[in-house]
Amino acid sequence: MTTQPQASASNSHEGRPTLAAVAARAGVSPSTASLAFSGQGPVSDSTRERVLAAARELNYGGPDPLAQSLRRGRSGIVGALIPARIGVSFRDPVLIQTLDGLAEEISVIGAGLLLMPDLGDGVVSVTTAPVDAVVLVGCNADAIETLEVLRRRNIPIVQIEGPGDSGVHTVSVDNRGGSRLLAQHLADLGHTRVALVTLGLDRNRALAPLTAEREAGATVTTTLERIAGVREVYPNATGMIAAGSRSDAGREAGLRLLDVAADVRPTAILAQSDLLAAGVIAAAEELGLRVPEDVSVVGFDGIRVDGLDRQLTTVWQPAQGKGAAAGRAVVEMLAGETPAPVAFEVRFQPGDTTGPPPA
Amino acid sequence: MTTQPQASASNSHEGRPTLAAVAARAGVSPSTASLAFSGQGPVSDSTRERVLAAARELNYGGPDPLAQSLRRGRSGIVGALIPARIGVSFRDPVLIQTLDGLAEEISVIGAGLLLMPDLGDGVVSVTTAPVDAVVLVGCNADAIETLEVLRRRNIPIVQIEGPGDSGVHTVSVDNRGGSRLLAQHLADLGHTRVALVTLGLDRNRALAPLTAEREAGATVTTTLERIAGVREVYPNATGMIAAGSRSDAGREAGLRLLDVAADVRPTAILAQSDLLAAGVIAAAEELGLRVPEDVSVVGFDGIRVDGLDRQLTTVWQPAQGKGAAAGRAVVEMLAGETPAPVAFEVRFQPGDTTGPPPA
DNA sequence: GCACGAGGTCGAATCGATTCGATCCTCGCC
DNA sequence: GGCGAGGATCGAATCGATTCGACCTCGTGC
Repeated sequence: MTTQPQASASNSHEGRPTLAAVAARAGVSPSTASLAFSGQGPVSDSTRERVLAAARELNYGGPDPLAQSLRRGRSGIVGALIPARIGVSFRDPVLIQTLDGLAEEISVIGAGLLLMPDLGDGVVSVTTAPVDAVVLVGCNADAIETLEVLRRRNIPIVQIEGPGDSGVHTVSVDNRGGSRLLAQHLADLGHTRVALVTLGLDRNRALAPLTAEREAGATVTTTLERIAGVREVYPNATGMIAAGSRSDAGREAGLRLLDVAADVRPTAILAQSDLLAAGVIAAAEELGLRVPEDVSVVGFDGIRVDGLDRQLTTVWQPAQGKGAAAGRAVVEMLAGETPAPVAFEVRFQPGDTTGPPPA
Repeated sequence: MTTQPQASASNSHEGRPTLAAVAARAGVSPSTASLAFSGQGPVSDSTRERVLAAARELNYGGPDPLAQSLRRGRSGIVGALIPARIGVSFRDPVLIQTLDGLAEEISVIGAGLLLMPDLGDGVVSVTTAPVDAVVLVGCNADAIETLEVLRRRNIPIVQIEGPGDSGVHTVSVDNRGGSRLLAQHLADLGHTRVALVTLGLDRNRALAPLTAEREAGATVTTTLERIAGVREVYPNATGMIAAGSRSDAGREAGLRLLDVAADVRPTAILAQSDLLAAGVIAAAEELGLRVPEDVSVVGFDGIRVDGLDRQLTTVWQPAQGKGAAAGRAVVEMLAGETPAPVAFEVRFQPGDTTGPPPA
């Protein structure tokens, strides 16, 4: 018959006083106590005072959020489905800015952001997490299927950058148009031999040549749209799939594309992100090639690349704006409204990393 | 008397079937239906089948997480208090790795991570968020006071890097020892004129000289500890407070320290993070100074700095390990145990950015 | 002096599940 | 044929708050 101290702690809410206990001590009904705390109904000052005093005496920390959630039917939490584990996903500055905008916007209804990494194995957390809505941030198309549970639960879903035909409210940017602008810019300069350095096509993250076969199995629409934009100008353009979104990955891909004989070397490289472009520039310099005299490089995103002292030719996209738009959509949907789909434009941003092809 | 369609949607759980409804349709009691879903009790196959069929017919999406949370007294959510808004906090790779380790470790009990940016104005969300525990990730000391509510609620709190005397379970690294190692390394090389580039001392983020006055008002213990480690070797060391944690900030600070006459210029700079160090190196190169021939530079963290092709002399700290340790502590505390405090060692990592002072 | 109104308080239902103890039924064994 | 054991099912309490309608009381106006 030993006492079991850990039993008392196993439920963290062990000896915690309830609102009812506070009410009893203050000599009022639970309903009145609730009113006194929330400030919703008419409560005399003296009563409120008595209730608050009782709460203090009992060391009551305020109404239990769990109980409130159940009653209200809202948890005040929005889930953010991100494409990979935190350490990987958050290497992408665009993703971070998007989440920043999202968090900002849902904070107006007091909601917080729950990170849900989409690890391939049938998203367990989605099924059991108390979320009021879910936002897919840069997620693969296959993620949407796993969200059927949420659909059944009638939980609002918003996707940022994804297939437009999924029946899910979508916030998008003109990836295709932006890429076309960049490709056209290079075409106008006279480039004919261009190569791509793309972001991932699917969950598989490895440096690999961009083949028709791999494209066919792609699930990341952003990557595909940006490829399509380039192909409007350079129908046969191909290149390398980078192993990630960091500049290291861009550097590796750049080395593979540029470390060849001058007569087959591309005169311009279209990297699908600014970080990748920075890596490509590093690779070029490493090989003794000057940018843009020997090779032109363009990016995508319009972020300030930390440590890059060049002015990258790129297109700017409203990363934070995308997140904010998704956040507003969530808020509207939770209010019972039906938000209009949002499609952002991009802006061509000339820099000093492009020029005419070498003679 | 117009119908109000939006009223039906205002509560997202509007027409959603309950477990009781499913049970009724299957012709069993709610308790049996619950058992059938959770798989806890002995239920005959035929009954389970009938319940699941009924659920399918009613389009029932499974038990409501909110109700489950209330009953269980657990939400399955751990709050991560981060020092600033997402877009700012997540520029720090150490923070990201720490969160990564934390998320990984709490996922073993199926918990998710709720981001709670600590915006100065009395953390509202902390009070009302349904969290089972809270982890302070690189937060200011003043944040702890705002957590009194959680203390009253008996909610486990773990801090990563913070004042050790706060009565909160702490996961720490040997910031002081690591800095001392670096300083000693420089002293051994013969340096006498060294300067610091520190991380922020408080919420205020601006480039400024490190003065005794500013140090006195500091709230970020990590910064103070690293300063203290250096002072064990160089008692009068001073320098600049960087305006952030990106290499840009390090570059600015570096320019201010190095763009002076050679006879007063420091021969070595101790940056408090690898990112800052990369910026300092960039500043040196910009000024035509060679590293390490003209000036030595050390960092802190041991991360792979994206785009830096040098081998930085630094100390490595287990960023992910810190998060993981905090995660394990949370798990233990939720199980009613009392975890032992964790203090990590750091590891000196020699590189090619340090050498003897110029003659 | 009486009736009406408004402010303050209370009771009880409700949110949607989980779980303990009790009940019932069936099968097996003596 | 009767009795005990064990597996399946059910009832009802519980988690902790919110909220609607009812009720009471006091003040005011006619």
